[in-house]
Amino acid sequence: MSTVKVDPNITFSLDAANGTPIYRQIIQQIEYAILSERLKPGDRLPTIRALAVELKINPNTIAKAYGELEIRGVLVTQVGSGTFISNKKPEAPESIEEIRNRKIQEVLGRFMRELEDLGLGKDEMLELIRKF
Amino acid sequence: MSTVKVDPNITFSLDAANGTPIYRQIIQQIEYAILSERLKPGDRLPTIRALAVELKINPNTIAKAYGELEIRGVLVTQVGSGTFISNKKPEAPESIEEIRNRKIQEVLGRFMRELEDLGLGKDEMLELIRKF
Amino acid sequence: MSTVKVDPNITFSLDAANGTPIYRQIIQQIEYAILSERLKPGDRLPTIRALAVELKINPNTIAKAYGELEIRGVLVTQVGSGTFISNKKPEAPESIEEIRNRKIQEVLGRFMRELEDLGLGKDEMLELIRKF
Amino acid sequence: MSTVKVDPNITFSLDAANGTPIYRQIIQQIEYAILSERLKPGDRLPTIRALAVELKINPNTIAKAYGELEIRGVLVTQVGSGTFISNKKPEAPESIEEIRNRKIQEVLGRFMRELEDLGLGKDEMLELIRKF
DNA sequence: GTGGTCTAGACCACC
DNA sequence: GTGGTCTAGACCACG
Repeated sequence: MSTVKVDPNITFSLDAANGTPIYRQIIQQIEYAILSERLKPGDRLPTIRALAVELKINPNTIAKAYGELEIRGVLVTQVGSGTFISNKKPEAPESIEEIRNRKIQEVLGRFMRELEDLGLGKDEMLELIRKF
Repeated sequence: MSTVKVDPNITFSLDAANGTPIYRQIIQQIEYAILSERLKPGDRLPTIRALAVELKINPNTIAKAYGELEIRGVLVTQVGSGTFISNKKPEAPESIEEIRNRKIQEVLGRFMRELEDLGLGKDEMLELIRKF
Repeated sequence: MSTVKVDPNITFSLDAANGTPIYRQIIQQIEYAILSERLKPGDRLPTIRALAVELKINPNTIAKAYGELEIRGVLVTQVGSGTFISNKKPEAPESIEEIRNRKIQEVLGRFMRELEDLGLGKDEMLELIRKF
Repeated sequence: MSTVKVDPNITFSLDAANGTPIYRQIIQQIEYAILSERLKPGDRLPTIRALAVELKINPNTIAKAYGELEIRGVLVTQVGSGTFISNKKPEAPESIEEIRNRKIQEVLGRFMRELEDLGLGKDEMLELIRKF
């Protein structure tokens, strides 16, 4: 696992041996940074090549992540100057806050199910987080 | 019995009518090549497909051999570039309890990173779990 | 320019020296086949590898086209069995017929502007098409 | 899309979100104006700066378009007085008329293939143009 | 120096 | 066999 602070506004933590494809981890972390408003419309993302060097991965992997977010309308790219957070309105009329809460519930549900599968009760979970 | 020199450093001699499964023969021959230092940490092994063609056997058989050696930490594979001799020190066998604790830490770490990415602090996490 | 009939329902005409990226030409031709109902929800597309051989291009180029259409919800893929036209409802409540008409107007507008730029009047355009 | 009449003899219609680079759109529209004889050898083009202001784009973009046309011998610039349509003979012994006809065939071919892909027959195409 | 396109070829996961 | 992920490295287009 490597954690790299690329920018005041976004830190990438990648884990190649995680099962989740690297490009999906990048997509998720950009999306979460937008949902928590650390990244705002118009903000510039790190360049593909700079990020590839920082994260020690192939530039094409980052291009794939940026590319998917561009198709989804989350990012816009201007060749020659960089990649930016889009200010496009989403088609679904769900607010950032609503999406964020939905994501939090998803993460929480997955977490509790996995720890229950490993035989932990709620008290032990609370204890673990307190000590983390 | 067929003997095939695949590489300057390793020669495979397989005998299908031997009783010993082919994938075991491959494993043994790689291990012995390492013990005798004909293969050293960082050396690249032949690709699964190339070796399958050379040895005239099914690629899955080689994949099984490589896979087992990877589980044991003898080999590491880097998707996209090949399979290499690991430089990892052999580990002491891990107890069930140790494995469980490691899994718990993994789940916990991923959970906390994701919620942090979504802008939550530790107190909010504890509160969420309490209310769950 | 190469034209390849891949399937009873779709024919690809690619022109590498066209300026338009190959993967975009593929995307457009799949979209148009759907809009004109030669391809319907559930239909299976050619496999990436087979199409790559037919069109004499790299499989990754086709994967990129299919991938973008999958992100947009136009295609769905089932690893191990192939890539299919999605039956997902679009978010925008525009019918296939409406989209098709819009595309026709776009193509028509571009065409007439270019031929006007080349100094043709409407009568000459009609004559050209008649003779084509 | 913006359409700007810059001069009695040439009107630019640029569309930034078109895929075609802006400098190519400019080149094409100048070439087509020459092929249709709205611009003739010796005619003066708008200055780079004036055109940049009119079209609200970066002067470098226009410089690139003019520059490429100059390399091809279509334009000549006289420092201090402006940029003009060249009277140089084209190297290929193709007449203006031949080039124009070739371009018309290209545009026509692309148009008809796209509308066929959208499921239109020749009669429908003729009808569409008539009504345009 | 920015991103975009394309090729070639590796292993992986699934049926 | 299917598609998916990743690497490596080519050349191009744009500012």
